[in-house]
Amino acid sequence: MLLRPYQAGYVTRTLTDPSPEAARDLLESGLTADGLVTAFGRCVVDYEGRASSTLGPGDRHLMLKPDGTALVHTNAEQQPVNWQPPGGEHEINVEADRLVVESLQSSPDETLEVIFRSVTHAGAFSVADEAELRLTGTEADLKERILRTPELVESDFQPRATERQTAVGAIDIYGVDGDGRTVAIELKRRRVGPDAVGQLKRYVDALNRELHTDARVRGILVAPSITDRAHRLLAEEGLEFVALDPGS
Amino acid sequence: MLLRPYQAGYVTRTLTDPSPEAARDLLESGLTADGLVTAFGRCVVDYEGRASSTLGPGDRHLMLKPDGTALVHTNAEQQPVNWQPPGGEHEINVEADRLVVESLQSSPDETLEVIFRSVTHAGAFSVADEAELRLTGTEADLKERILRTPELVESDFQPRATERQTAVGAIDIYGVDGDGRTVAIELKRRRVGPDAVGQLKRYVDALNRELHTDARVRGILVAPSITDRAHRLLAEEGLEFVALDPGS
DNA sequence: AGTTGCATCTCGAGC
DNA sequence: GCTCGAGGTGCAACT
Repeated sequence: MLLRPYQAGYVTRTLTDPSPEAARDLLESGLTADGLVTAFGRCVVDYEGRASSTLGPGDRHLMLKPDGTALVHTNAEQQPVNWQPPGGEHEINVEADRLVVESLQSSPDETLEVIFRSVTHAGAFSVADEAELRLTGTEADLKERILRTPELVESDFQPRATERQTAVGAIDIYGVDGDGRTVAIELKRRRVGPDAVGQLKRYVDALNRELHTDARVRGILVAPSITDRAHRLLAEEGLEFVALDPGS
Repeated sequence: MLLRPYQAGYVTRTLTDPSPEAARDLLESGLTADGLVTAFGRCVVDYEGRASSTLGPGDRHLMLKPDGTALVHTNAEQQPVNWQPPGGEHEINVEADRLVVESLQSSPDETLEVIFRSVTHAGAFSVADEAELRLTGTEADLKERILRTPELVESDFQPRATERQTAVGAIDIYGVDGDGRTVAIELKRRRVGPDAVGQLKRYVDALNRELHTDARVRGILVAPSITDRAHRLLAEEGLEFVALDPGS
């Protein structure tokens, strides 16, 4: 079946108002060929696993990926209304003249079942995608910025380690200030709330226990901004805040 | 254009290897009719907003929703490689014979641009979906379970309030034990780590400050299970753990 | 609009 | 495999 000159990654097949069997065959062959497949129609969805859910009849878009991912989308919201994470297997069958898609996971044991009353579209898309996403403005960028220019935190700050381990987790940047006091820095790429203060507090407490020096460890939260409540909590705990963006 | 007897929510139109103009028209009309639309083909993606990203040429599946959501999927992973949250607008154009989709958001200012070199599929799906998801096994279920049967936490525990406010956030369940001591309970629907211990600690500290009674407030973490490190931290802080599932 | 915390969070890195 | 924390987290509830 040579529809057009072969070009890697350019095979697309779709069916409109397919029979359940035709839809099944297309989805199966698409997944077997390591492609992404889709179906649209009226369906019910049941999920059982880490939690349980049921979803009554409605029109939804189903996407299956060869890595076991399943996504059920309606016409609103960014998040799928139901899903299955990658790692499992898809089973596509016709039962009582209805297309039935099951996505199965083990550890944790989870099943997602989509039963179609009607299918108005089925598609199979082979994907060639070598490109990698290049993302900037992350916490890692903020870290590099500080390591490059430590005085952005405060003059005479000297980083000594990153990801320094404590009994309760790793400290983003560990160093000493101009007076030789130990400093623990927690980085956030965006505005922080009370949770980030609690996180820094945990690390500072752990360091104070582990180092058992006289001088208390300083804790500095570095982020673009901080909420009022978090700032009050921070002050109460004797911690500090420095405003800094991940950019440039 | 009456293709088949009208049935609400059953209108599906797709094109294979459409011209950029035909794809644009289909996507635009689908969105205008409050439908979900899709396109597949070789494209590059650029994002600028809370962070910045670029994605080189590759075959991807684009889904646009009438609420402004945009999702770019490859053939692996549950999460889209690029996206736009709901709330913005889509602009669909043909530039230099290429389909160009821009999804724009304000506050925060964000742009997602998908430029197709080729389009092998375009689809428009009208969606009728009245059903609501029914989900069980959530933290709310765990809360109700405890309020119904407080002795699951410990005999003679008496809940007095839920979501009781403190200066640092709300306590899931607030009550008293058999000795009349104040108890703060933090609930988690799944296995907990150090972050949950820190959260409970914050609330207990706040209560001890605010109540300034002689008797220390008890803090109990209720979850299906707890990691080793979190359990050690919990003990160090004088807090307690009770194993309990959200189920039944 | 801003804040806060849950989520079937997902994902990657480290162990 | 588990643990831990980041994420352009998304999302609802509440102020």
